Amino acid sequence: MADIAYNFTDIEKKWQKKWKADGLYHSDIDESKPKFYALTMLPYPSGDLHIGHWYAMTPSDARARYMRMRGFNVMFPIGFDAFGLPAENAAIKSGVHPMKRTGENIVKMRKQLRSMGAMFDWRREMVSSDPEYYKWTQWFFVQLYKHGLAYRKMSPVDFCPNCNTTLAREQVWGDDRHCERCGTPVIKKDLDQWFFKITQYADELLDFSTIDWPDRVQTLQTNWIGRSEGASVIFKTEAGDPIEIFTTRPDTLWGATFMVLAPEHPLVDKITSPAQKSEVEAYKFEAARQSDIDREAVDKEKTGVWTGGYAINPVNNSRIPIWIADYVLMTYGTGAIMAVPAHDERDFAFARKYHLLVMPVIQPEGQPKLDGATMEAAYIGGGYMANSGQFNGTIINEEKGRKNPGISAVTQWLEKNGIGKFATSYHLRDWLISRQRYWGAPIPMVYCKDCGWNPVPDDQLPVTLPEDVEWKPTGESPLKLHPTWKNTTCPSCGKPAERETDTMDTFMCSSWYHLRYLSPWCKTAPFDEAEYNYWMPVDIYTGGIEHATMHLIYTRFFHKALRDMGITEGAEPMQQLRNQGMVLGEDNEKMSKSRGNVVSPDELVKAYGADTVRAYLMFFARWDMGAPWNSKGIEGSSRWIRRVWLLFTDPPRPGKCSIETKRALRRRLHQTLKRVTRDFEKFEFNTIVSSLMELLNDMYKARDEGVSGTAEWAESQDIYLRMMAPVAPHVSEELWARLGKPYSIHTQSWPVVDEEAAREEEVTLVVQVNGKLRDRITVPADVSEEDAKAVALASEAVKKHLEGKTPKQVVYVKGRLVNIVV
RNA sequence: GCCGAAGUGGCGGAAUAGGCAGACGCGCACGACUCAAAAUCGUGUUCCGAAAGGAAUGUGGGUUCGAUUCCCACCUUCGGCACCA
Repeated sequence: MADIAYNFTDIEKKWQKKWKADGLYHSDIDESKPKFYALTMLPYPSGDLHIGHWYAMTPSDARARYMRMRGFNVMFPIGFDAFGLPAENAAIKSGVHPMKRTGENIVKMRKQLRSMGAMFDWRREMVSSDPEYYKWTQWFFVQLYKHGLAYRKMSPVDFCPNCNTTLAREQVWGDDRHCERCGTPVIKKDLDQWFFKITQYADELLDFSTIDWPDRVQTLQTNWIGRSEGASVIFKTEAGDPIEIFTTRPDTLWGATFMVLAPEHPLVDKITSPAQKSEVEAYKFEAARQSDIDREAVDKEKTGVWTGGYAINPVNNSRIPIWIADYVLMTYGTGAIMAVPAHDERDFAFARKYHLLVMPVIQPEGQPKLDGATMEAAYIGGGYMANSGQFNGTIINEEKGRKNPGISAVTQWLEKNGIGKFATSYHLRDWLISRQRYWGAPIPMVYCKDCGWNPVPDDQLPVTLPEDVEWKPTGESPLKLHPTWKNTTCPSCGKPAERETDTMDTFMCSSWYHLRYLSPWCKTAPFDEAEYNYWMPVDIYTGGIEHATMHLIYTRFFHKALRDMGITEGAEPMQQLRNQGMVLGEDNEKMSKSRGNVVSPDELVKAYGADTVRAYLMFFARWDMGAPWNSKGIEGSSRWIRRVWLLFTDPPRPGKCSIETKRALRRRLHQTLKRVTRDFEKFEFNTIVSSLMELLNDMYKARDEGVSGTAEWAESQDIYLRMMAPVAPHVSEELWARLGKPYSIHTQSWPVVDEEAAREEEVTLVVQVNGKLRDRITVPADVSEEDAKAVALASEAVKKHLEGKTPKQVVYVKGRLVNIVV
């Protein structure tokens, strides 16, 4: 009887070994088939595959398998995002070299990934910390530099005092502005750093019209980019120095009664009068001392000081005082604003506090005339312009930007008179990529006292990491403390020079890994052109939504930049994106070691087998939503697979069975096939498994009615296993083989729906009286409207509820219901 | 404050295109098998009601013959952004 038992451990090992030996999941260029590039976000080699990885990857794998069966030449690669802080922090703690630790973790995780039985093509694996990989990461940096898209700038940057490195704006999260990785609140530091000009692509990044990405991600990215339309206007100081401001409300220019500059604004010192100097200096000092958290707290009372200087409002030549205040940020717009207290809440609060003039210039229709002296709040709605010279009476509606005709008219006038022009402004900042850490790709730049910064020539790439470094959490890159590594010669003049000792943000590495999968063996270029032309773009990208404003925006930028440098084609790297939700612990909290609620996939595989774990992860929640883990629920998936096993290994039990039984089986079979196919298309994995469970229940009943051994039974088994194969690849392969069918089930085609078989011959009509269910009647599927209504009206239950009244109206929905209205 | 998503049994979740609410699974209850337990199989399981019947998809309105589904207002939870000029 050993043969009959479902021994998942042996079965899974056996087939994994055979698939590997046969190269069943190798994908190569094949012009005879349509290609399909399925990509799942690559893991960081933490050393343990998390249930979250399984949750993300197994449905992605099932979908890739489904597409393969649909006739596509599918590539589903995997690799490791191997650079990053955890390995280096561990080195500081334990002294184990990140290279060693990462290598060991990858070996362990490869094994864990293989236990999933996924169709990864391991020949295409890439590891971002491999010099063969980061050589090209560095090469891309050089290309960006040569094309003016990488630049170095001294600027106040976010610095995590725990991770001892700078962070990109995207990596600073939450109200308290903490480090995305370790949760420590960040501080500001003035540092000379490398940036990528992602802002140059802001407008293009807002265009999602050619890609099928979830609305959620589009919204997050759109908000993150934060585009606003308005005008840039030049004010002048009394001394004649221009001060450029950005405003979304040029229609309120006539109400600008003072200006406010950020304390760091370069003109502050020049404008400040001798009498105000000490006060201004004190304020600047205080602002610099404050953390961003304090400074950017919304509810904080506005403070500021007068510089003693004046500017001229260019639209009406009025003389307005110039203040400095920390509610104006040097990092947005131009670091200077015109203040229109009558129509801006912040300016209003500031004006009232410091007794500055409030001048209403937008009058709401049909309301008493606004009076600047008595207004209790800024008026921010629409109306008509007032106190605005020739524009008086111009209608200003609530719409923003150039779509507002009143604002547009003012902007055109500004342009004609050389006062200002149409302008856009963005929240998006350039991408800061310098990291003061060791475990990353060194930035391939050399500084020479005579020649300045020069990129490392291509033939000297990669700039490899030295292995003999000391682990000290100093806030400086260990590369800087290395005695010799930084010494080199200038690529331009040949004299002694120094290397850049910062490394790159790891998001740079992950911005192009999908290109390395095309040909990780390629020595002469980042990717092989023929492979690129065949496989790109990525057809489906799956992964977590937490990367919406980080990786997913960087990789789009990267692709567009590469396109403009002539390296890639097309505007977008990934055609379709789908995000999974998160698996929480059983306590409904985020899984973490400290909470002790982590679910180990290894143990589950040991206890239930990979197929059951896969099935359960696809079944237990809506994939895009995620849900708390339920350790008991997996029993249901386990039972399902065991019941499939029992039924499919059960010898035929010949018996009498009616034609109707056979027909009913085929009907259910093909109806299920229709649903499963539709759900695979829509990434609705939970209903795929439940449909298969339902069909299995029906097959059990049909077996008891004597169907086993018939042609209809054989067809059902055949199609059942093919539908099940993407979900549970091992057990379906085993049962397929036991039925004597040709290896491998995974190279079979997806079954075709027999519409005729799926068609219902009889339907149950719902009979309602006044919209309430009163009866159900079974009629032939092709019943006529008159017949259906007649049968419904003849129903005893209906008669009872009609209580002798005559129907006012009888609604008939074909094949569904009759509703009698009285 | 702004933007977005989600609210359905004890639980996870189903419900083509506005048409049988609660599929499938977990859990629970009872039964069969067993000396017993596990496993397995069977029956039941939204609430109220003895039943007939009634109520019910966050709340309140609306559209409709008919609303979990569409519209309006609100509440709650989660995620993102936030002195952005």
